[in-house]
Amino acid sequence: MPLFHVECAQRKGAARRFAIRRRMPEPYDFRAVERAWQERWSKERLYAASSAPSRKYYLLEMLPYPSGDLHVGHAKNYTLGDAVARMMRMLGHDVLHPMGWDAFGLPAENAAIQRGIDPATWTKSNIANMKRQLGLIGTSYDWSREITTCDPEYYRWNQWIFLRLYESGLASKREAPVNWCPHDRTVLANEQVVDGRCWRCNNLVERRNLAQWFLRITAYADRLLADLEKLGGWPERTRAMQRNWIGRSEGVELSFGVAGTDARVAVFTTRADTLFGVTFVAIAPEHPVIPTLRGVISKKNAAAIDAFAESLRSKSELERTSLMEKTGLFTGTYAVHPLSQERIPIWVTNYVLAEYGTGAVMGVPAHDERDFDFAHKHGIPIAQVIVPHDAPSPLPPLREAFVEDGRLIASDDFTGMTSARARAAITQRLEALGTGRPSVQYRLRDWLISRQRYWGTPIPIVYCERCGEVPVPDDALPVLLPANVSITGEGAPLTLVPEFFQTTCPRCGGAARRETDTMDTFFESSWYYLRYLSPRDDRAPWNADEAERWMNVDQYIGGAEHATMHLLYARFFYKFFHDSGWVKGSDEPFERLFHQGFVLHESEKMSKSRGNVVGIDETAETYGVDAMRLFLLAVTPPEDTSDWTDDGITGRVRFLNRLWRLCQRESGARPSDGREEASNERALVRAVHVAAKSAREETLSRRFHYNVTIAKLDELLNAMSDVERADPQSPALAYAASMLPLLVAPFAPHVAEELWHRAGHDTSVHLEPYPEPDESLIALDEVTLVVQVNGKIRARIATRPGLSEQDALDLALGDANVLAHLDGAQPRKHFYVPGKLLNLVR
RNA sequence: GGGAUGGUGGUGGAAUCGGCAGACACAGCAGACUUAAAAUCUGCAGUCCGAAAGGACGUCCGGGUUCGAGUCCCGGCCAUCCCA
Repeated sequence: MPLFHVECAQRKGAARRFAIRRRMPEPYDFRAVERAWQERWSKERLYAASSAPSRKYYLLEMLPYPSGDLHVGHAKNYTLGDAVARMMRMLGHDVLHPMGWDAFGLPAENAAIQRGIDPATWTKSNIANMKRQLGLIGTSYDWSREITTCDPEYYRWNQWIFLRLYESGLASKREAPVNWCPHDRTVLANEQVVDGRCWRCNNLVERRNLAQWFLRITAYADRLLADLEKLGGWPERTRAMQRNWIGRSEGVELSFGVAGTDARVAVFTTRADTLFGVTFVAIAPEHPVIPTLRGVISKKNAAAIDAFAESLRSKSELERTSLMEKTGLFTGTYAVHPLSQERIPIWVTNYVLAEYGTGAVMGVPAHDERDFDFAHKHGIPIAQVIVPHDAPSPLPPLREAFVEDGRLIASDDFTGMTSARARAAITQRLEALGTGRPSVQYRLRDWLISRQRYWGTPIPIVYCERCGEVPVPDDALPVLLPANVSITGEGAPLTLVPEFFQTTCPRCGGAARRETDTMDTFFESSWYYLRYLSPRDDRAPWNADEAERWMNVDQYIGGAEHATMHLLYARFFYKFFHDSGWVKGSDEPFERLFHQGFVLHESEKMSKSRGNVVGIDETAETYGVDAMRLFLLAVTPPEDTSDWTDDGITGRVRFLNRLWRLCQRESGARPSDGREEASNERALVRAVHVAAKSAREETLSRRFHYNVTIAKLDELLNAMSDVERADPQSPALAYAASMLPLLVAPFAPHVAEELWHRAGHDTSVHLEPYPEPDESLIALDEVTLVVQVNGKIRARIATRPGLSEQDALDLALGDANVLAHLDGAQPRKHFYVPGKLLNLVR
């Protein structure tokens, strides 16, 4: 039922209430209105997506981690998504707007350790609270499609996808030095190490050699890079970050012989032109050639190398490559230059990493900064082989590495060539000799998904003494995560649960042990957008027909912090699905991407430790949800960082109160037909259409600058006040009042619905079409002609629109100030922007 | 060092195509209403000169293109993010 008689704020006394009522209509009681409509919308399932969309629009917001409480920063993201969803619905699209929970992960486990709460219980109560809060801020999700990634019915399909990756050779277990966080006691993917520290707890990451599960995302490196070009609907910033992250470099892989052995040491370089400047070869202390070197070096050298390797064993990549001083040790043996056949000393160093590239680099001190430092420190010769094109003669001694391209010197028969030409020629020569070939190297590493954690998807593999590594068959899925596991923070929890890991081999029936690692939670967020399409399907992770109907995601909204991890993994998965024939059409999942900005408070990020969190519940109680939504949309363009201020939101509270009063006025006037006589009435009708046009264009252009639209709505209210003062019975006023609920519906859905029903409508305003802007009503009937003399404004003349060039000229030359600045002369030239501007050039 | 994005009043921002810089809002000031305050309503408001009319300057700095530049080009400075 419509809320026809909302009581005003109960706190105030009855006498006061009557006094207010006599003077003006009831004040806007946002608390009662907002609560009542939220209940009714949810009962009527207003926002369920169509089962047979004709103009589909898949709008997706990144699924949140259920951390407990939403603050106004989260609300900014969801308010934007909701405004877009509501606009698109009112513009006649079949909108799919689902929501779910990225429910596995560390914080639940940490809560278990610190407070003894079961991770499942903790997660579920957080989800319940956050779902309530999403309802509180008036969002229009289709909750019938809700997914929760820690439900067996969801993670079962994680395991299913893992098995398909396994069969394709894209998932495999191997021993490798990995990033180990000593605080969280787990390994981290490369993407989760930020400046050498754990992305969650900020502790320095160590290196350990462990057998771990990897996904071979590197097999897709070239396509992930090349297809960034297809993503025109993505911010350039994000594409650039992915380009950097994938880090393609073209060069040569070549090898040096090792004197006195048959061994060869391979190196990769993008600077083959500097090959004659090589004065040492640097290898990682873990390099596989070292055992071979033992045969030709002294016992003392061998022992020194072992000690050096031992000292670096647990040092992180960051420490070795950046924090520590560059150190090294001459092995006592020599490499043989592939072209000059010279003997080049082989050094073991801390700054070359075994798992990067080939684990060895050619040292060219004259043309590489790191090599220069290293050579300088260890008395290694520096041989300059590239000079600038304008190099003086004789050459001054090098004070620092010359890293740019130039012309070759002292390089055998390549001397005199430019760097670019020499790179090609030297590569060709190496290829002919069989000691090198063109090669492309990527910075991207394989994605490490093993976690020694409880609260994640169990990896569906068992280890059988007889059969070895055996995948769990599809019909035995899901491998359930056991309940009631004691979580102490010591070691991997599942290794302490024999009921879980003791099993039988699916192949031979013999005794076997389950994998006790769980998956990185980015696994489930790499494909969840497909699960929304058929969330209860128990035969497949998603229904192919539904995928064909709804994919791709038309608009994805989420934070820029996911530019490399989530967004790269999701692209990788989708390409795999596409290659497997499970999805059709484009092999990119997200057509358009929008990063909303942060909300700061007191110029700092909101955090519990700073004590500056602005919660949703308090804000809804104090100012109301519509005011909060309007503020978040109005304060900045959505992609910018905004600052939460109590002053700022009072402007939106005022807006709602004015809106309420202006639409609730008792006036006998019938709404006009938009053809008004008085100029302030025409201006008011115009303001209605300008606002409608702005909302429509901000949505369809995908710029989403609703801050501008809301400014137009402010102007509309100002225009209403103007007319009201002149003629409270104006039909134009009644017209504007009838349009406003429709205009504000996507932004302030509650007040819009209440006003709509009070105006006598029975159905929801949110199912109505958005007002169609009429250009003829937007056109001005009086325009200002700006007259410039030599580009400086000398007059503004009010005139009719559609003025001809000659009329404009006549008008301008009748203006005293214009004539004064022309100083008696006739303009030599003039430029006319019809109806706007005339520039006279003397 | 490389890449991306940005820099406009006291503040957030507007100007979407090269054509009136500062819409709209916050904060401020003045007035109306009120015993008073709050709320509300009305008005003022880039800087400088001027009584005013009007003029000069003005979108980080310096150049350039153009009849005309916040917008395009070149160089620099600063900020944020990503990669080294």
